[in-house]
Amino acid sequence: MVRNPERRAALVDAAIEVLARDGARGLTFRAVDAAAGVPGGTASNYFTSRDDLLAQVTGQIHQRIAPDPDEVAEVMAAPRSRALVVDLMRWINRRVTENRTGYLAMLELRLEATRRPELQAELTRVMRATLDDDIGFHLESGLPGDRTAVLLTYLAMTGLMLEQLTLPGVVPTEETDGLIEALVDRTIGPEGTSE
Amino acid sequence: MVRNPERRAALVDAAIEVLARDGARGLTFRAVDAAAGVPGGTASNYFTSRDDLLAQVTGQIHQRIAPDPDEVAEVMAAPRSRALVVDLMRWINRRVTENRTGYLAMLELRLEATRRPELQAELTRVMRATLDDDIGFHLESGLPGDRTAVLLTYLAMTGLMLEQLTLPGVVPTEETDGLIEALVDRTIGPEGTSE
DNA sequence: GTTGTAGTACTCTGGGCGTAGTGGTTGCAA
DNA sequence: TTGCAACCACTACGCCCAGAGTACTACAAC
Repeated sequence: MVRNPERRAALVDAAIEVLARDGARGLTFRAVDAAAGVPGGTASNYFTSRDDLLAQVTGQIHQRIAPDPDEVAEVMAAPRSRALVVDLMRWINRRVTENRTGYLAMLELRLEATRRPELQAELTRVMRATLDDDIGFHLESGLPGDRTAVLLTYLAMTGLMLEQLTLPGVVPTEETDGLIEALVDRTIGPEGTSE
Repeated sequence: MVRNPERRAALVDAAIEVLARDGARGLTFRAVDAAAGVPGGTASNYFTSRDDLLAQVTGQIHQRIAPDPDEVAEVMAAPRSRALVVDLMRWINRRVTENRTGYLAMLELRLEATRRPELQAELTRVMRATLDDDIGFHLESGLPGDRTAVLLTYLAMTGLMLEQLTLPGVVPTEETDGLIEALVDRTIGPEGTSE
């Protein structure tokens, strides 16, 4: 078992690429080798099995999806208002299209998790933690909207993400901005009257 | 090219099964043969290619997912109120767990559509039609809530579906009923004041 | 000089695919 | 009723290729 951290990370990154481009069907050691631009057989030396590879992908992908703290700070440098929440959601939505690969790979992982209990357990752990963080962040940073509002927004944004990634023609892009605004407006409800 | 309608339908059904169980990775002619309980090589005689198979799956799957008109009528035999919308959404949600296979296969198809333009076009057509129907049905049947409300509800239900199918531990089942109620309540907003 | 990793090239294996060939069934016509 | 034709189910076979693993060489670091 060879261990060169950068190379291993590069391979995992390549695996994410392959996952997004060719799906779970295309994810083979050879494909990872090719995508990483390393000689055939290399992935065999770094991962004991496909499961092992998937596990390592799981560990790395949320770093790839996770927002840049600086960017968050930039967006959050504004008074706490509904408009800010709208900005946040639009920003998240933009990140999905800009980091299409990462989010698509995540979807593939979700589907794969359906058949691999350990993967499901690990992914659930990661996603729960992320969601809890999001809720905590929202409530503690003084943004309008209660826990339920955050959850509903999360679900709707998840749905929107799925639509945009897989069948962008169903909910037209022109509508998304308006939908996000309406989403925030309605889920936060009348009591969230900051600003 | 053999054509025996029932057998062909059985094969497509088996393909849906395989798609849900083993994912796109596991969807091969041989696996379909096995799942349908027919001799190896049969699927080869019924479908010219994997693409062809996927196309026929697309055509059949929405029939499998489509609600039974009788059931709809049963649920709709109540005064037009928010509570009825909540019932409807809960009913839809229940159908997802009861017809897990169909919805999971649908998700796999969505992912596959990412790499197959014709499949994407066809799926988009189907989903758009379904969504338009849903919107039309909602507005014409006198249920409270405008077009935006329906769209937002659709998105959130899609997100909820994805969560429940792939990572049921992230949004706990105990919360879903409450979330659905809150979803309807908030998306419909104050103007939807029937009952 | 020793150790560990990159790179090359090879073989092996299995899965999947298509199809040829066979036998059975149905429908039709004489 | 018998003979014929068309069609389809089923078995079995051979081909092919992608993927995996690994032995071997080359090299760099220490």
